[in-house]
Amino acid sequence: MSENLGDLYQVKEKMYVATDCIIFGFQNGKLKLLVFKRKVSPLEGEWSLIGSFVRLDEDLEVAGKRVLKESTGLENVYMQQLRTYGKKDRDPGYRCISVAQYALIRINEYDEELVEEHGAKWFEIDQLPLLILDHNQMVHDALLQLKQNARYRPIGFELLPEKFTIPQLQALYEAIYRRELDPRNFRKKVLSLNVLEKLDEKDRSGSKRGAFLYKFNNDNYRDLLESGYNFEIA
Amino acid sequence: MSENLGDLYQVKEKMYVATDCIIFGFQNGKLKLLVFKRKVSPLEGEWSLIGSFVRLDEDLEVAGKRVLKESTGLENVYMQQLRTYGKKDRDPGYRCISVAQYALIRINEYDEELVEEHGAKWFEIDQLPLLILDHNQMVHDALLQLKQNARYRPIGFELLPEKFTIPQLQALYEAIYRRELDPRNFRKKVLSLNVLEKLDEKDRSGSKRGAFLYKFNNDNYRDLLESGYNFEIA
DNA sequence: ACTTTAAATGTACGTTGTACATTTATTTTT
DNA sequence: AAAAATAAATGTACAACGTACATTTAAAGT
Repeated sequence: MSENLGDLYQVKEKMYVATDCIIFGFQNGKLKLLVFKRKVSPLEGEWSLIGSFVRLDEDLEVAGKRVLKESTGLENVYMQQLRTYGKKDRDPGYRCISVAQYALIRINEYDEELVEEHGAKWFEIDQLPLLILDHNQMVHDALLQLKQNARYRPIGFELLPEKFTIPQLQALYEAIYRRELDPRNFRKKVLSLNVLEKLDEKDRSGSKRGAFLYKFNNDNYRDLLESGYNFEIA
Repeated sequence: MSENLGDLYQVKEKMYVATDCIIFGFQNGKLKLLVFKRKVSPLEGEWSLIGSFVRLDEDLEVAGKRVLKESTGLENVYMQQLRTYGKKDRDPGYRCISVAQYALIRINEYDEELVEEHGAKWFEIDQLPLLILDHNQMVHDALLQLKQNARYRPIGFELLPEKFTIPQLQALYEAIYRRELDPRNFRKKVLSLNVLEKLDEKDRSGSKRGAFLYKFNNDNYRDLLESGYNFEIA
């Protein structure tokens, strides 16, 4: 009964529908969030997630991708709906619900100029400022879902560059789970999944010896799923 | 930037916001869904989830509970947001997004008369009729989430009567996971969690010998969580 | 007394998680 | 040229857990 046509006796009122983006990145072993300084009144100068109203002729997901592109310049980014925030008084102005969507981006790929234009800043996840409205709640919920999803789906890889080392991957998981992992067990576990492809290059930024680079092999991942075995890290 | 006040240059258009309820129940070893026959045109007579527009002065969750109460008579029911469906053309009438929420109810508790008034019917999960709009998709997604959630949270218990037998609990999990479980291993596993309280009564509906009734002990469940151990079934 | 039904119980084995210390490759310093 | 410093890479033993599997038991019906 959700469709509106002909529901003559139902209370039928329109409201504003917004979407807000929780943009995660990973850099220097830290999980980060892209936050924006509001340029318009009210709450001008306050920190906020980036968002927009959803247009009448626009799919919800399309609206999320549009917001992301406008603010970071990025397309083809991993994005997923989190949930919808719909307390009647969540926005002190008109009634407005917001569909929160979170994105995982490779920080090195993003358009720095564009981001600066928007008054944006990367904050470490545990040094976030106070955000407007229920945006801190959204981030909190997104972190929880990221934790749950990263365990059984290879979404962590969306946050790393295409080529990455195993210690980098471990640092990412440590940042997501907020606990230390044993390097020997971690390596054994991820390699046992057979979804990493070892390259002949090394990354020397982390140590004198250097660590071998790997890339995620999507075909092998599909094989893993089809074989019935679980992808499960940490 | 989701709030509308003062966003002078943003496109700002209102739309309809509905909520649809995916109502699960469990009876005779089968997982079931409560489906409604539409009483109004268009699509009159078609099967549909039950839903409503969200009112301007109404929280999203409140709208879901209202719909549930109006259609089943039940209050204090487990209910959880699934996700929001927002394709621009999902509803052939006006632009309308729908926040899907799913509920788990004890079939024996619900108000049968009220349900009949609404032209409602319980369908077994794998004998669902064609539903209007994207409602079959919603059910599909809800089933997936139910599977995932039931594994780590004791939401399965919301579908059983307060007192239940271990074979009943096993049948529920078998229905959710759509596979058979070994009775010995299942019993061992659930009892090891220490969240079931054995009663002195038996249920004789299932066999001549009868099976002992248990109830879920919420305090023990909290202890389990705090002790850091995982609730994990099947 | 015998049959029928589903409930209840235990064990052995394989797999996986976990704890833990040393060696290696390379650069930088002396 | 040698030594020091750094993080990467590797293996093993034990505990915990999942899994496969067959028999006995309580009660009702004949």
